[in-house]
Amino acid sequence: MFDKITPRSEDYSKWYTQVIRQAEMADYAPVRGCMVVRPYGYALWENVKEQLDIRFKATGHQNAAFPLFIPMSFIEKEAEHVEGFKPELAVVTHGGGKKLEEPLVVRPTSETIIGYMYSQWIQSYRDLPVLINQWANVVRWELRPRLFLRTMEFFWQEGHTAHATHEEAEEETLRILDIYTDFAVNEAAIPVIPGRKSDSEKFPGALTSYTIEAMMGDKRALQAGTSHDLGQNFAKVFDIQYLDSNQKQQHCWTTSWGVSTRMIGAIIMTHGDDQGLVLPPRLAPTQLVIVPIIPKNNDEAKQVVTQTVDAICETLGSVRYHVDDRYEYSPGWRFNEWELKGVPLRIEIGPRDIENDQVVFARRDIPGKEGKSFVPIADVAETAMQMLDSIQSDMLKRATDFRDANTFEPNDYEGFKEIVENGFARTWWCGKEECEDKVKEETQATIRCIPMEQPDSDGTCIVCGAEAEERTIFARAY
RNA sequence: CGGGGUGUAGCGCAGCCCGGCUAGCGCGUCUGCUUUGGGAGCAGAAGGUCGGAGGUUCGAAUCCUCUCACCCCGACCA
Repeated sequence: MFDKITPRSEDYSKWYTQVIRQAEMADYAPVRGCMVVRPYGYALWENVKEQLDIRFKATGHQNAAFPLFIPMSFIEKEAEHVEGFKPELAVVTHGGGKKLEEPLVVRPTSETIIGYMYSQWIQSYRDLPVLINQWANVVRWELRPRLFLRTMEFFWQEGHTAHATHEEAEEETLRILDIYTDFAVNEAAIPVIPGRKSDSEKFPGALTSYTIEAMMGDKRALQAGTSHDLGQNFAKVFDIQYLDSNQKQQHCWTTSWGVSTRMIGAIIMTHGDDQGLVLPPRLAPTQLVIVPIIPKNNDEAKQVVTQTVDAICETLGSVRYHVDDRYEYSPGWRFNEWELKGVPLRIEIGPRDIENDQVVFARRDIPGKEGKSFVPIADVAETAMQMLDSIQSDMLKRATDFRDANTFEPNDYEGFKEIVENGFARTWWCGKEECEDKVKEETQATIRCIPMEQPDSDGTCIVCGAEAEERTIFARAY
């Protein structure tokens, strides 16, 4: 079970899978392409959910639940939407032993069925905006699944809103992009680049798609969340209309946005090292693990250790801690186990420490002796809280430095090709799809996003040399 | 769907090319004793329709035919 983990440099995707399975985050299900999220992985997901949910509620959104099944005809209403999703639909053709009149699609996303309901609910400008989110599972028949990053069934939240004007819908789309960015940076310690998708990469049926893009430990890009301005596309095909204050019928402007369990994959690949997971303290299911070390056949020493541990626990307040008193496992074994699981902070406490009225702190983000320090027993709680804070901010800094150190601005197309082999290329693009296609064909890299933050100057397209107004991020992506 | 690969104990594998006694090994599990400051040691034990079906043969994990499943690489994708 505790085989050595393959180093990242040797085989990154092997490392990724091994870490997930050995840390008991998830396991393969007996159905191809599906995974089982195990309690430890789910606990992390619950913390992700909680932090996002707080932000949604704070901006006026409410949760609701829509059906898992969607009539096939709904999916077919919006032309681009069908084209985008048709190849990956799971379709129910039989129910109760009989062939269905109309096949039901297991939702791949819920714009259509929610749009249909909105058309029933919305009559007047006074009904707007409608701001609803759902936490749900969806199914997409993926050809090449990968734990957390791309599974046939995955868990996510999907927000769906309807507004009176395009301006309001755009505002909403960007507000959510800000929420996603704030969550990724401040909770997950993942430095993301918020930006706009190119037309070829946008959501099927959207006017404009926005994204947060992150760099993983192998320097490939991962789309960690998306927010779409759907314009009136879905409102028109589902008749989502309202009467405005001038007594004129108007189509609504809708948005949709989502973050999925892929975020877990992003956390793993942003922070993990060759010992296993490294979880950001703010999201870690267990923030602090205490490993008591006791000599055998010495009840007195054992009692002193356990009493001291108990006393320390009383002072820990809101810290999410766990005492690992599985004495049948050696201390070294337990250290390794918690490192594999990415617990941010570990306290080791044995008779030798108690003699000196101290404990050993070990930071997960700084492996080996470097990350160890002695702390007086009286200061444990305060030090633990400070250290969790600094681990959180150091993790963000380390990930930001890594990304910046692997982001380059090419001088010419040859240089560009080299860069996207192994990092992000930040460069100018004229906006023509043929340049985008050429890059994809020759390098497998795609436009990850056109960052919201743009320099004042203009430039020339890295591919064709034409004048370009927007600087974009190109990279190979998951 | 194209290319490659794997199914043998809970997990990871060897054995197959070249058929032959009771199908092995490592990890894990169970029991006992000794151990506990970086993945403990010794001794003992349990655990198998060799993915499935059919065939060849005195004899099949091994050869043949069919079949199922999964994994990896590509096209699609949050």
